[in-house]
Amino acid sequence: MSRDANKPSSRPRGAPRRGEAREALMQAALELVASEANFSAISLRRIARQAGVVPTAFYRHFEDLDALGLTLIEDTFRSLRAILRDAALSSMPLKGLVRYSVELFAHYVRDNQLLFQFVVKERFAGTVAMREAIHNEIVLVTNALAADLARFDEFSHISQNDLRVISDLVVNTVITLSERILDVDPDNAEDDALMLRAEKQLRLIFMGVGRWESQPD
Amino acid sequence: MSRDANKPSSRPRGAPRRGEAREALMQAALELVASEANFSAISLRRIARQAGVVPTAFYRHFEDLDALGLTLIEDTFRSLRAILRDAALSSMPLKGLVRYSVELFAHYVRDNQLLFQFVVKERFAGTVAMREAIHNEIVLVTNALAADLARFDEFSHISQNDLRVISDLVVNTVITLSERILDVDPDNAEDDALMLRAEKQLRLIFMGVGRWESQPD
DNA sequence: CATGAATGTGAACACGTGTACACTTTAGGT
DNA sequence: ACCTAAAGTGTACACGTGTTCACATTCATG
Repeated sequence: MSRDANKPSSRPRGAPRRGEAREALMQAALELVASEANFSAISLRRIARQAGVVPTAFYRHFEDLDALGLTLIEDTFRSLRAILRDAALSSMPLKGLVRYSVELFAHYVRDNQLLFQFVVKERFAGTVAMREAIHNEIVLVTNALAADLARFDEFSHISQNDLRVISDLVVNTVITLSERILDVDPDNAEDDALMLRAEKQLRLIFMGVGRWESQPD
Repeated sequence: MSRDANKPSSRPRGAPRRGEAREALMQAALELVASEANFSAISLRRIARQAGVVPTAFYRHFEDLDALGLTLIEDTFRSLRAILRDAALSSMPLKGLVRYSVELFAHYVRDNQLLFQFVVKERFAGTVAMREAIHNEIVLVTNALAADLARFDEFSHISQNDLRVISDLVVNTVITLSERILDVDPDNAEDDALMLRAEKQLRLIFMGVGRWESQPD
């Protein structure tokens, strides 16, 4: 949520509460995408209507629909990166890390349901620009994870390359978890089972790491 | 490809070459989805135009767009199940199985690029009906894999439940591989790297299995 | 051959769409 | 208090849309 101005100093000139309608448009897009198939299935006019704004007002805030979508994606990952940074996973023992991480992440996905639903849908079905944006962000997360893992003794025998391969597998597993959490009825207790499954899968992966032997690069 | 009549005996009455335009429509839809964002972004009229058919003719073959989509999904998985059945993975030693399976699958995805691209895009961005159809098919594949794995000695100490958890992880990894193969330039040699990565990830998982201890159910 | 169902066709409809344009209102910096 | 750029509004246009209907064609089967 907390939509602060991107760069408080860059406010061009007049710029009153440069937001208001902009926020409304973004929120409207999220709501519509959540209740329809995906972003390309909803029109500029419908978004404006849902936001309680006249269609032409849209152009005051976004170049076109694509720009809106890209903004939503940016927002999602900006906020996600903040969470992951603050979590400071690397200061924990590997032991409880898995359970903790899964719970943290699941919680976060739930709290930002609409944003994540949007990203999940557009990851493959979006415009080229949107797909690329999402892909790049995921790569960043994967790299960060690899760097974090490198700090653990349990990974000291793993090559740089293999660290990335492992991180990739972990990230994919977590992505799958969030896709599933979003598919489930929100007030359904069923996601405990989903979390347990993901937890098991991650533990399994880390068990494999113990026996893994990296070829020297 | 090989589109044989669903049930040769159920041909209603007259029914000349009941296909022709139907095939053209399906192919047209695949081509358009491959070159655009996704299925909901293309119109009935555009599909008809691409198929060289008048718009109204569409209704002679499909109730609506959703029906077309569901047919494409069915086709994809019917054909995929056939491949997996014929592969008879369970008659191989676990040793070379991973490399063989990955290569087989990658090949198959390449050969049916358009169909898989369609499924990947609609898995999360499609209609409820389409999403459910795809999900159910994936569950079937996962179950089949679990049953296959159960036959190996290496998995004799794994509980029924954990077998499904492991199969799920494997299937997700393979799905991710195919998503990536489709995103890559077709005549690019880069997918060798993708296959190698997936192979490593699968081997890692199987290493974990060796140390895994199932709780009794 | 004749029949009738499956298939193909073209005109027409009411409607939603993106966007351009000229205009009014708002509100912060001077 | 003024000025000015940002934000908001209503009208208008050309166009693509899904679907209907009545009619023409095809062709396996009786």
